[in-house]
Amino acid sequence: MDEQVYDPQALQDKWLPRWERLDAFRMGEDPQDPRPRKYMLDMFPYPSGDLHMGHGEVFAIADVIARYWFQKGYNVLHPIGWDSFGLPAENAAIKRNAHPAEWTYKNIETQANSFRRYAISFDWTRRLHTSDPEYYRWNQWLFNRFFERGLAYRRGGLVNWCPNDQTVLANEQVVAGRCERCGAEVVRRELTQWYFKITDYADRLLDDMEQLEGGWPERVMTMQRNWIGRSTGADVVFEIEGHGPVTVYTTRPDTLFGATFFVVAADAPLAEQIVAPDRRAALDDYRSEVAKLSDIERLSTEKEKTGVFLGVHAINPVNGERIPVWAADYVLSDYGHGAIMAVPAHDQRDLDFARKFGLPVQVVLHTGMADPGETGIATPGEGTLVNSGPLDGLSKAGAIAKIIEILETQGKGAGAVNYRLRDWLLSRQRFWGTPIPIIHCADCGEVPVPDDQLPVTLPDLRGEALAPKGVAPLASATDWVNVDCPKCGGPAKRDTDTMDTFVDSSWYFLRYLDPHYEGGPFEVEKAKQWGPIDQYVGGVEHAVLHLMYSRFFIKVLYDMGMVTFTEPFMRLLNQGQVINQGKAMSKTLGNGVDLGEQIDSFGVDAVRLTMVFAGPPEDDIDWADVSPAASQKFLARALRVMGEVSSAPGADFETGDIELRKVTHRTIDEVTRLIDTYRFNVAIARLMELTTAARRAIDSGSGPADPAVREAAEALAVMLSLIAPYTAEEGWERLGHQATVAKAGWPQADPALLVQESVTCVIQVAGKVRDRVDVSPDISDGDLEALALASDKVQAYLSGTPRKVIVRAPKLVNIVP
RNA sequence: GCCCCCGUAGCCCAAUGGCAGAGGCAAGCCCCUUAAAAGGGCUCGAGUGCGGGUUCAAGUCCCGCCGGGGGCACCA
Repeated sequence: MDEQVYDPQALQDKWLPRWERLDAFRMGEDPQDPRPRKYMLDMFPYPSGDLHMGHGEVFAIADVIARYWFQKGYNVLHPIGWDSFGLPAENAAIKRNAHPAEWTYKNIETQANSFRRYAISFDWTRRLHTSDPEYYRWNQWLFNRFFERGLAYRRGGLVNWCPNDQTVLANEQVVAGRCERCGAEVVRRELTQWYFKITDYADRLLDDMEQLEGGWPERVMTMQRNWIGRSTGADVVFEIEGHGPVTVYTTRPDTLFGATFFVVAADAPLAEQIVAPDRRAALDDYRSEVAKLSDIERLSTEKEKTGVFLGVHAINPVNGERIPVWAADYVLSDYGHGAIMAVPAHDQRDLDFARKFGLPVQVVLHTGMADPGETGIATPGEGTLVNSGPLDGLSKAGAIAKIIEILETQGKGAGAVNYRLRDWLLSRQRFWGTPIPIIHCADCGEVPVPDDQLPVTLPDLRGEALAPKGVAPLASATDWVNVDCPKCGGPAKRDTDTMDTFVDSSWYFLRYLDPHYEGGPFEVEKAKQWGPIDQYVGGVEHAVLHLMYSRFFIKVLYDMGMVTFTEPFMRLLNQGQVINQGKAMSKTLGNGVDLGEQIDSFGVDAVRLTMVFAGPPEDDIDWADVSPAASQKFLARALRVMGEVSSAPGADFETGDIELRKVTHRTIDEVTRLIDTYRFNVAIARLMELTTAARRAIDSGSGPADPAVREAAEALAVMLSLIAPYTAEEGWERLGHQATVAKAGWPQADPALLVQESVTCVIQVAGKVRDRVDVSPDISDGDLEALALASDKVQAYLSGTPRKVIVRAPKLVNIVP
């Protein structure tokens, strides 16, 4: 190899095959292995074509941490796999009249090759693909366990339907009324679907977040808290005349005396049950009107309140007042009890409705604000209860406690908790996913496929057979669908839905421990050793999707006794996006940057370095603001320094130039701290300085034969190996060492070389710098103060005795005249 | 509308309440070279979005604005 020019392609061609032979990143399997374990997990990719710039960033960042752990001597698990079920494969298959597996596995190979070239420190022996029957078999096994525990169930109800993808979606997959995948407007449909009972775990999902404090970004936890949306209040029973008791949920039972009307969700069955005969036509009209609205229109806060009087009245349980019952779409049928008591004085939504339809406003809480009936502004805050019988004079909190007590003794209500979180709708009417292992039998009902008959593999459908026709594609595979009931042996049919692919990703990190294990989804003993994950790295787009589902799965597995921890990911790092010219890369904008092309132009190391050096890992990287060419220059410079060292390996560093040695050890010390705190960009800046210092020593200092230069270059090689493995490996070889630098061991800073024999102390008068003196780092406050006051430059600004002297030895003295 | 984060040289970014600049890009200059490229070196540059406050001392803490980004938004 030509040592004069930096040729990244040649470095890659040289080292990649050697590394493959060394296989340095295998997890240690020996349970007696004394090394402490570390588990690094990158969010596994979906195989849509080749790796893109976003992958380039996230894997580069995670690899710095993983390689750091390897250098520090941990037993590291850093696996890779593919989230390979999903719609794009299916759509591609329809278009090309092919099988989704062809497209999927071809892309996986492409990405795997790119990962190898990108030099990520994976243990390739743990590779898995969720679309392999040996993987999804365990989705089905887990489904059976959930089913046994009553955590998987089937029910009818209004669901979100994506007309473009022709499937239902979970609540989490609907963003502002649109399909999270394709952006199509979601419509509501009445369908019978499978659900996971995640709501049973709402409290634990919320309360266990305590364990993640400090380890997860605050905003992700906020999003999850909002999503779960726990609220406390009371259930209150109103009697509806001519119908019977109806319960409502309220967070403000203290305002019960201010309820002036009652609203049921227009789409709730209750509305048609209670409507007066002469109002039925009006309700039907209103309901069809509401049904026409999209979610986006319905949820708009700009929209005026609508509703219809149902011709019946409800009786307020505490004062016997008759209040009219309305139906409206601002009340949701699937939250609380689908009906509310309306207190317009203290709730803006109710007030808007009251003003629209001329309903009375009754103030029951003095807040010091103007009358809501006059201003149209509800007063939801604190205050003193009025017009409320036994509650009068109480505070809001006092009244809430008191009214709950009253309701409970009268049997008219009780304290209650509600959640925004809904159960996880998991069935999908598409092909390329895990078949739900249920057989429907006319006599036995829903019968799980026995574990020993798993996996239920997908039938061989391709091309046109996969095209959406409003029913699940699996329904057309009649040979597959028609089976004998496992219970009674009679004729029965398989469930034709497949599972949401978020099921696949909810537990994949446990499968990595032994991806071919046949005794269960994972080996319980290994999960005990390796879980939970020490560091998870991935995009923030999964804040309430994958991350919530995984947390739920782990809690269920914990209850099953299969894992010993209740949270899967102890630390979470959300890397930023790679953008270009201030905007997300997109085909329509034509501002896309291709990772492969960047690598071809600048080399793997320069691209990785650029990703990590651009800024803090959470920040977006604007590719227009960074310079992979400059990264390449630095790497070339570093490699030249390493190549110019002329002392022999093993040279005694102690005999080297002390000043350079101090720089080296200070750098080691700082870089260690910076990597520990994930400030990689700053760490790289320190490595650049070390490189410059070594360069100077070679050119105009102690020369290339000085052992201190070797010490600096060797430290540089090891530290640089986290970011630029090819360059570091080549430099390591030129320094006379055997591969691989990745396992050379993290350098140790010698504390003796970190102490300074003098530091510059700043002397301020009234906060302005007036003098500097070189002092010993362990000078006493008293000595330093005396020294400062003795300065002529300082004295020039003083007249008489200073009022105050602040001494911060050894760095600063501030004299207040 | 509510909540959170961020505003430091032309640009990207550093700075446990203690000298505003570590590093990089760009710009300019010098050395090396027959020349260019590559390489080596030097220089330039902001008083920290605006206005108050706390403090001996504020980029850092507090309050109010302005600008940018994100989250939530009929969940009773």
